[in-house]
Amino acid sequence: MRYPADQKAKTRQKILDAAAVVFRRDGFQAGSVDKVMAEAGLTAGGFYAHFPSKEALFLEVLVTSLRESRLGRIAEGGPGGETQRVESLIASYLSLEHRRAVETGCALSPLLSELPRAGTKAREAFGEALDEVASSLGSLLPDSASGPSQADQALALIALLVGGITVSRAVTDETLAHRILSACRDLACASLEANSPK
Amino acid sequence: MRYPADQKAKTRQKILDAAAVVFRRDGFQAGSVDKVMAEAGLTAGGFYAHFPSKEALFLEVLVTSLRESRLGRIAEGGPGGETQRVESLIASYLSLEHRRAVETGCALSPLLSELPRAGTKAREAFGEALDEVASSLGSLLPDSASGPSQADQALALIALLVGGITVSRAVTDETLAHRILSACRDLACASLEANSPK
DNA sequence: TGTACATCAGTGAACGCGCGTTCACTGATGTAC
DNA sequence: TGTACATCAGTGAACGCGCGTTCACTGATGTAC
Repeated sequence: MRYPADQKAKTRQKILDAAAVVFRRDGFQAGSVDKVMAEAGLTAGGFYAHFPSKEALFLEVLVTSLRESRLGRIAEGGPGGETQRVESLIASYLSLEHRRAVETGCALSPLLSELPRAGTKAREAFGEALDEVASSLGSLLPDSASGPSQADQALALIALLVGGITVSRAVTDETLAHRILSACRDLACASLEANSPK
Repeated sequence: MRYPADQKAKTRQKILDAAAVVFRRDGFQAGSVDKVMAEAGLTAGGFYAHFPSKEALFLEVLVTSLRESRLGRIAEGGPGGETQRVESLIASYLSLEHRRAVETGCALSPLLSELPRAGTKAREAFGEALDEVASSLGSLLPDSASGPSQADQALALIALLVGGITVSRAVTDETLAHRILSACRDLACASLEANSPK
């Protein structure tokens, strides 16, 4: 029929958006193709017209989510000075709101400990995306001649952010969750100041 | 027959040890009862004579692993002064050796992002164990009158350690993995010094 | 000491279920004339 | 304008498989007398 050229591309995007929600909520293993397609308002059989396998979908969701996250886009600009923008990222990332918003929050946290068991392709693609994100986030961090490079500082900051939000989500007690988040915020911000040139 | 009273207890322990390995390697969802029992040299059917459900096994493995880990036992003693012992914990936790030793290393990392999706009982028990471990690790940290309490500092340190080792395991490139680990070590040690009373 | 019996840890087949993936088909959308 | 035809995105049933859990059974280990 010569379909409208973008019809299929739109459906593909709908599947990607649905997968972003389902994988965050249920993880990669428990986030089945059925659940993803149902979330997209489709049936399971049609999936393979858009992706060769479940793992290919995972790879794409993971990399896109990371690059398009606040973590990945912070260097593009925003209100306030550089340090101020990083501090506001830390505050919002390590907040009780973000802890609650699993399905729309950072994808790294819900998928983190499944990643080491994922296929080589997914891990390689993740490594490259992480490297880029760290470089771009690093450009906003203080440049201390003595300590680690800005990109390396960013890697440690990312590990702290992801570790903090995930541990806080692992406990039921909201008071304890708040202590975890706020201790991580203190540690993250203290490291910003410590590395600032006077 | 009046069996030797400890025969069953020994088998139970064998299952727990096997589960500790399998859950670390495959995670909770993919670490099936079959795999655990095979690792213990037994068949699947016998499992339910020892545990009421897979989740009950998970809960026990999780809590025991955390309490008996180096993280949980560090306050009991060891060579060197308090700060020195914490620094050596940081160095060995965030090492390439630990990154490699998934099956015998810290259980928190491979199970971390499955925990928020676990049952309430498991998360409550984990919260209590984490609280204890943080208190005991905190007793070795510098007591800065101004900043967060020692236990809270310990919570942030744990988040950084777990986040760092898990992110490093998520990438294939060993050079990048080393950068991640070493940046996290720097951040962790810097926070020790920053909080030390001159 | 020797034999009949009771106990019960562990076996292995079976259950209902959801998984990732395949594929013959449907039916709406367009083109050709 | 109207009709016959080609295209192909999406459907839904089916596949083989592994899951957590159940349960009738086995056979080694002990006791009773």
